[in-house]
Amino acid sequence: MPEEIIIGAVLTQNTNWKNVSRAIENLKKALGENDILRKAEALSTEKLAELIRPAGFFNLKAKRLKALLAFLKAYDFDLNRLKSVPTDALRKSLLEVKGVGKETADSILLYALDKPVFVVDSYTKRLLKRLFNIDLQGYDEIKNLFESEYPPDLALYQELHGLIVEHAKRYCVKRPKCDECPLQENCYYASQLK
DNA sequence: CACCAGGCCCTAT
DNA sequence: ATAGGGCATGGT
Repeated sequence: MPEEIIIGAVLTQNTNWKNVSRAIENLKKALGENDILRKAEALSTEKLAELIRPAGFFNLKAKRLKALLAFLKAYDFDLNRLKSVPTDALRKSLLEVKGVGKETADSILLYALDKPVFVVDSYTKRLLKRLFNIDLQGYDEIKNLFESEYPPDLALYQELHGLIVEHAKRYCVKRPKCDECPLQENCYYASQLK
């Protein structure tokens, strides 16, 4: 559900998905399934904060969510209208919303608005560092690296990001499980362990 | 008990 | 420019 993804993109900032889904359940229970963006925007920041409490940082995120919803209101919460905006311009607009940074913006673009942009997250950075010893600090530097290597295909970018997260989560944890990792033969970090 | 989780903004050097 | 602090819940 694209609407839930937009909300979830803000709620998941530095937070695990399990807590986020609880928060979203609260919202759905309180507001119903349809037109959730419009209804959420109409709530007070305090009420919103109460509902999203399980997601953590709830006061902060309530403000950020409200700011994003106010932006969407200018499009009458019509995601098809948003999609008709050129990707670059849309990304810029999203980044002007207070509380929406690059990862949040790109997650919305890729998973809610069907734009083939590469999403960089902490897992991506960790994987690049572990696997190839590539230590890029700049977000856009990493994004451009992937986008220059892969054709702009929506399904490809969605799957690629998903696979990166899945792999990094499973194997590139704090205490790396390199011995179980299917990529260990090609991994810089694993080779350093011995 | 300590540490972590799919960031972002603000402030102080 | 960039490092550091704050934001907060729930799981391991």
